[in-house]
Amino acid sequence: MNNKYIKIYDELVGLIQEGNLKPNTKLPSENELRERYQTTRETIRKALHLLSEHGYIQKVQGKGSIILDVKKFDFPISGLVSFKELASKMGQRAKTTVENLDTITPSDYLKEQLKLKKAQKVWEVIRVRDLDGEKVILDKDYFNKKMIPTLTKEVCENSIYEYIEGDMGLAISFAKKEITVEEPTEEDHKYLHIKGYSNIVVVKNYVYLDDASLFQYTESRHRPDKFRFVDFARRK
Amino acid sequence: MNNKYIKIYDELVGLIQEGNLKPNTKLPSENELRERYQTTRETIRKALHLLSEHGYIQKVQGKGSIILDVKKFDFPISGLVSFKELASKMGQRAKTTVENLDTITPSDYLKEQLKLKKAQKVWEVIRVRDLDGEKVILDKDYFNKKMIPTLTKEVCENSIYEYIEGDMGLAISFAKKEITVEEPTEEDHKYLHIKGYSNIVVVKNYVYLDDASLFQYTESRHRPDKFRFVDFARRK
DNA sequence: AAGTGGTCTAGACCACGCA
DNA sequence: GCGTGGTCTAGACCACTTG
Repeated sequence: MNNKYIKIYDELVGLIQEGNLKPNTKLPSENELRERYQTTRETIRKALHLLSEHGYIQKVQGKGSIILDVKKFDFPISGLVSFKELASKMGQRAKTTVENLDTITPSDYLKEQLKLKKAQKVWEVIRVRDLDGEKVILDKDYFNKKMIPTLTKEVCENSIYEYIEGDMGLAISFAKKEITVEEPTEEDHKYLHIKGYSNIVVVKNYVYLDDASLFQYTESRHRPDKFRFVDFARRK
Repeated sequence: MNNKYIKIYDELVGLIQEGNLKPNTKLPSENELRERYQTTRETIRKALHLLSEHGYIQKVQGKGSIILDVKKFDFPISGLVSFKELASKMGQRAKTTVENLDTITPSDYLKEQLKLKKAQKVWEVIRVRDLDGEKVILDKDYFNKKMIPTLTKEVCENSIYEYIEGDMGLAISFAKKEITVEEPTEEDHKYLHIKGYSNIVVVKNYVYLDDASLFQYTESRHRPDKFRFVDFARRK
């Protein structure tokens, strides 16, 4: 990025994460930062606004910007993170298997979820996530074939997001997420090590691109003992 | 509020919610809005930034700001919403019972959660949430007594947040939330209608004030069939 | 009174989408 | 080429905290 405020944000995040700026101390004042980065206060404030939104600092009028204690979460499904990004934080303990990759004629339910009009085909990707040798997450992804013409097993084993954002140049922008708890289906039993659990945590994700077009519906089904969701929220 | 950009934000939200601005159409351009509200573009942009953060619009460079389809969620535990605010959306179907209200000497676990140093007393509030006549949520709240000297049953039956923000003038600012699934404890069985369910959804909340001080730890225990979490997230 | 963050103005230039 | 949103500047005044 060439954006000054992004650079300043990145640099400050780095300083916080490496402990050069410590939690419960204060950031340099906006005027000091303005001086240091040779820019204007509004630009500094854009960077600080990002820090605040992401939970790194709390701004207090008249006092300054307090650095928060962000213990980096070990398993955040929060926000928009792909399993690949997650897995890299977990080292060699995570693995992905592609169980199915096909174009299908969508059911009525899927048509509604993906807001499809006509008889458009969709990609169905079924993947199982392996944690410490146990199959604990079942991911079912559906894409409009119009938007993603080709998809290979290799891409699905790696990261679909990487393919879409990197290779195809599309920009994933926001998502609506819903978490509920359901009873395991036959499919869950087929693909997962359910053990004795009588519930499955279902995370439904509606993913949108930059231009506000819906392009993916995902159902992520987690064995309850391996499910954890962490979130940071500001009061509106 | 006297802030121009908040007023503009509120007005635009109103227009969207009342359907005067329709989903999948575009907002007037920033220049048009600047003209209409007799202000500068940066101020308009602050208002639009808020709309974007809250999921009302999607900005697309070169095109405009697309209004998103915000079907108002029927049961959002998302963000920071108190049960009282929720209940008002659900009409007469929701009820709260205060099962216990006391000051206690915190356990080691609680001391760690609330980051207490010495032998400070804490409030313990245990409440049961009733939905359609079934006891489905168990809320356990803990406050530092230093920060909240007095607390009454009436306040707890109504809304603790309202009391704290309205009557005491403290400002709740942000929270860290964690969702996991556990086995029901004896306490869950005691207070809730668990039926045959063998899991409980546990939402742990760490709530902070304006000045970045932690002042509340809450454990909200939901019967799985009545649990639903909806979230809107932007990619970072 | 001095220093902090919060808001607002008036203007500039750039990047992108579209006809 | 025009209109859109994205970034940045230079400066002003206000609200709040602290000594």
